[in-house]
Order: sequence, then structure tokens, then C-alpha cells
Amino acid sequence: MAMEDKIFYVTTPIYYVNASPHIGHAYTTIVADVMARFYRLSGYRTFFMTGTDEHGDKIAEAARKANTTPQAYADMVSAQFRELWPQLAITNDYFIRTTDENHVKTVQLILKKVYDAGDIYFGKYEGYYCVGCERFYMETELVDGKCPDHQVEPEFRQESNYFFRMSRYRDWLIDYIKGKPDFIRPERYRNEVLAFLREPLEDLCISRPKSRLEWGITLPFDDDYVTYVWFDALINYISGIGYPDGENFKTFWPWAEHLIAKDIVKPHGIYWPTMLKAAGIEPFRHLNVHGYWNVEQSKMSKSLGNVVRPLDLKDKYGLDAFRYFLLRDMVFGLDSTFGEESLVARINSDLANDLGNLVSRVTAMAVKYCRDGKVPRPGAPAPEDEGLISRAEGLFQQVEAAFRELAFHKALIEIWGFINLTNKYIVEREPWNLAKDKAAGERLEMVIYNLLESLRVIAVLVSPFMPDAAEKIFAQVGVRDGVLKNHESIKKWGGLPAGGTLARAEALFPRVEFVREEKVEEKKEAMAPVKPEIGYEEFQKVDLRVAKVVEAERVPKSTKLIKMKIDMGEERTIVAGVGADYKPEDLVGKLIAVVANLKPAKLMGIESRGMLLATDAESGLTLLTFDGKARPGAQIR
RNA sequence: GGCGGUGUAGCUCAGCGGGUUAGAGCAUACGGCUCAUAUCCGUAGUGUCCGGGGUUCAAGUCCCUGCACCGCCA
Repeated sequence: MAMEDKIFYVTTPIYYVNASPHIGHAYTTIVADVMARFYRLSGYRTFFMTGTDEHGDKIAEAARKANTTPQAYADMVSAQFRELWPQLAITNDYFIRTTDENHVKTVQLILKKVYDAGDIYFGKYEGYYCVGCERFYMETELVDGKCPDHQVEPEFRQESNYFFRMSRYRDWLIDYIKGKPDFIRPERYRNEVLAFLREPLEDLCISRPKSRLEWGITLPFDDDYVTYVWFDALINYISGIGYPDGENFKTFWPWAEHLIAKDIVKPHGIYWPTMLKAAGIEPFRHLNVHGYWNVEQSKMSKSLGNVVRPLDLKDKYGLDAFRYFLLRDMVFGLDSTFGEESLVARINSDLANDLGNLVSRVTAMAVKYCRDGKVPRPGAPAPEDEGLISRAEGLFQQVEAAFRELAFHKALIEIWGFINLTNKYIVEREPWNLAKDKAAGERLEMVIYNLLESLRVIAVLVSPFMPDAAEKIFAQVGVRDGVLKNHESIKKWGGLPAGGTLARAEALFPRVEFVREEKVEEKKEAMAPVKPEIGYEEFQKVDLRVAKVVEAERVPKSTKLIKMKIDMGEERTIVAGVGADYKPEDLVGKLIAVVANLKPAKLMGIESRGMLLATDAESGLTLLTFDGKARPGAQIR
């Protein structure tokens, strides 16, 4: 490949700021990061961009609800993304926001260009408008004449808007996709796009009247309208690299690799190429579509409503393991299931047992068997070393091939094949026996050298996925020079310089234990069974009242009982067994809930006229009290 | 409703234009080693290849049909 072709530009979608970051965002962005890191190591000029999409009615609405401005709201959520990425070791070169001045200008520039070319027209639009959805529906989309989401009859409305003459580019697009089989990949999504294009392509509505939506980019040719959604958002991919005249645009755009999840195939596979065509810009290189992470929910978490939050698991198990799992367990393009148990299984078998233990045993032997704890000088390679060496020298090519087809799991399988081979090499060479044989000194050093060099090769290849672990390995085998961390350095065996200082370290990936849900299940069993159903009338027989504790004192000779005088509209005396968890003086003044019509009972000789309500908490008993102000004597319903 | 996909070992999946005893990893059992994070290496399995029918000397692999799940479109 010619030097000038070594250019790589990868994008994630810009994330809509109506929701906080979740596993889906993280996956796309981590994939992009792994790719960017990989190509950087291969000496590519690389540009990696992500960002946030901040306009539109959902944001305006969310801001209204949060009692703030759309800009402030967008600032807040956008910041969540920007703060998350460093925690995931994301190395994006730029973070674009659709509210950036430069982006706004670029959108307007493109709109103007397409408008001047005659591909944007003003048209009347009439149809069934659902206020809840804030959108028009086609008659065929309605269910019994009602909006399928809201079950409300939509209004018949007329609205004038600007339209992009997308239909004009349908044939061109079909030809283009057919002529470039991997333009949209994997193939299934390409087929979906082509299937969609078999039907007539409608023009794309690209505006909203400001009377309805103000939070957007004003059309350059009509002040009363703002740009709607995609014509704003998609342009980020070029505005962020300086279209039209920026150096980065000229350099990187022809190599653009878009990464998206399957839910936005249509805008990226149809709107975007036609928009580019209309604006006289060449298409991106590839649209790469991945599937969804289905988050495995246990029955328990479902019933409790506490969703498993995959992003929390990166703190629990470590970022490298998290990144490894995402790339290893998903076949790019297909859906996968995210489950903590699978994550743990991966960590223990692949990371702890295979890789971590390999690093541990190799460095342990190296330090033990080599003079001064330095990387030994390699002697003459023996014929039985050939298997290891040739596998190592061919590895990069295999991994690169996997990267080219976005088969990250295959890349990792390939690397792990070499890790296994290295483990086998140890068993076959038996360095511990060589160490016992004084005459085998040179051979031993050669074997150790080969093992250390293997670790370096592994670290290089693993570094895009697990940057921290790679650095730790480099440190242990005495590699500091950046040149020895790139791909070029592993194409030929023997790059590891002799004399480097070896260093044993903590376990790279300690084994982890998966705490099965049984524990949680036990708690569930601890929940008392729900009593038989009762009618409302029966419930009403219970008279619950708010009461204020006026006086409280311990009942003599009792550890738990406290006698209280309460104000419940009328004054009453009650006795309650809360003495183990409450001091009398803490009770005074509290507003509590009391069963007012419970038959009086004598406790330690004192008549209790009422029973307070409380529950067992982990810390002991806790009283039912009131959130806001409550009037003593008031009924509790 | 239209188009398309998927259904293979306990689990996750490979099996390219049909051809000898259907594969891998994890999990399981057994054996070996002791440098190492009770790790590693080796061996052993197990499968009505969703059901039914058909083409063929020969079918997870092709055709038809049924079932289940999923996706796109309407």
C-alpha cells in the first residue's frame, strides 16, 4: 500500500442528548477507539471523531421540563458524554457538538448550496398530526384512525416546509451501492437498504417552522424555519473536519469509516449519501453497522426495577476487561447479550488463566533464571523454536485481515491462539529443567528470550483493545521505546532488545468471582408472602392516623417497650416495642403513623390504645414517618 | 400482510459452490507438568444438525412445507 494511502478516519454517531450514555453508546465508541488505536499503531494518519447531537424538539421539551434553556440542558448532557469517554480510555481527536458555531455555519453552507442547486423546495404538507408524537402520520400508519403510540385521533393539519429532493438520487444511490458491495456492511444491512430502495423514495422534509420549534439551525434562505434533525446531524461528519477548505477534510474525508448501530441505518445509508451527492461531495468510504447489546436482566432485577447497568461493571471488573469483553463477545453486525456471568467467564478463562498467567509465569522464570534480571541476549534459534517464531511473524497480517472485515472477535481469537501456543511452548521447552542443567545455560536464555519476545508481540497486538494491560506488559519485559510498541516492530522476530530491565508485577488480571444471584434470591425468599387479597372495604376498616409524639419514656424493666403520649387530635397513650432502636428523647416531636382503631391491649400492665407502624430495616426498626408536613389526627389513606 | 434472516454438543457459536467417523471455545471427566494467578499442556466424550416431505449414488449443506424466534418494510 502506498504511503499516502495510510489514512484512516473513523466516526461514531453524534449521540442525541436526550438520554445519558449507556452501553450502546459505549460499545460504538470503544469499537471506534480500538480501530483508531490499531491504525495509529500501523502508522496511519488517523482521525477519530465523536460528539453530541443537540437540536430538536425532544431537547427543547426536556429543557422545558427541567426548567432550563435548551442550550443549558444540552451543555449538561453533552458534558456527561465528554466526561465518560476518558474513563473508557477513548482517544478521540475531536468532540463535535451540533451547537458549535462552526457546525452551524457548515450546515447553513450546505443547505445554501443544495438550495441553490435546486434540490430544496418549499412544499405544503398536510396530513394527520399527532400532538403527542409531534409528527405527521401517513394514513396507512394509523391504527383504527388513531396514533399507534398514543391511541389518540390525530388532527388534520397543514404545514408548509422545505423538502430535500431525495427522490432524484434514488437511481444513482442504487447503482452506487450495487457498484460498491462493501459500501454498507455487513451485507445484511446493505440488503435492507437496497430492499428499501426498491420502493419509490420520497423527498425528505428538512425543516420545522419556528412557530413549532425554535431549537435548531435557522435555514439560510428562510428565517422562519429551522433545520430538522438529519440535515443538521449528519453533516457533523464533515463539519467536524473542516469542510470545505480545512486540511483535515481534504485529507481524511475520502477514508471516512462511519460506525453506527442498526437503528440508524436508513438515515446513514440513504439520506446521507444522497445529501452528499446533492452537495457535490464524494461519499464516505464505508458504513459499518453493528447490532444491539441486549442486557441480560435477571428476574430479580426486573421485579425490583433496578436495571443492570453495564457501565457500572467497568468499575467493578476493570476497564480493560470491559473493553475486551465487548469486542470479544459481539460479532460485529449481530446482536449480543450482555451478562455479568459471561463477562466473568471471559475474564477468568481468557484474561486471568491464559494471558495473565502467561505473563506471570514468563516474567517469574525470566527474573529467576536470568542474570541481573535483564533480558538475555538471544543465541542461535533452534529448529523447534520455528513454530513459535513463524506464528508470531504471521500474526499481524492475520489480525489486520480481521480488522479489515471488522471481525474484532476473530482478531482476538487469532491473538489468543498465539497466547495458547506460547503456553504450550513453555510446557514443551521445560525451562525449569534447563535451569537444572548447567550445560544448557545458553539454551535456557534463548528460550526465555523467545518467551519475552512473545509477550512483547502479544502486548503490541492487544494494546488497541486493552491499553493499560499492554503497557503493564511492556514495563515487565523492559520495553520503553515507542518504536517497539508498534506493528512494524513485530513483523520480524527479535525486536526485543537484550539488556532491558525485567520486572515482575502484580497479577495482570486477577481471577474474579461471580457472586451468583442466589444471594439476592435469598433476600427475596426472606420477603414474607403477600397475604390473601382483601377488598377496599376491608382495608377501610383500618383507621390509620397521623400522630405526634408528645412524651416518651421507657417502660421500667423492659428493654424494648416505650410508653408514649401522642397527639392524635385527641391525646392517647400507646406502648410500642421500639426501645432497642430508638431513644425516648429521639421520639418526641416525631410524626408517626398509628392504627387508631386497634383494640386496646395491655403491655406490662399499661394499656396501649393504638399501634404505631414501623418496618424492620437492616439497621433495626425504623418508624413510618412523613415526608412533608402532616397534621396530627389526619386520616391516612 | 410483503420481503429477508435464524434454528447444529449443557452454554456460545463455526461449518465456504452437497461427498469419508459433524467441528471450536466454555463447562464436565481423566492423565501429565510444577515456572505460574489451583494456573498450563494433553486426552475423552456426548449431538433424531427444529419437525415433515422431496431431489440425489450421497444433504446441517439444495428444493418444498410446517413450527419457533428475529429483522426490515407496510
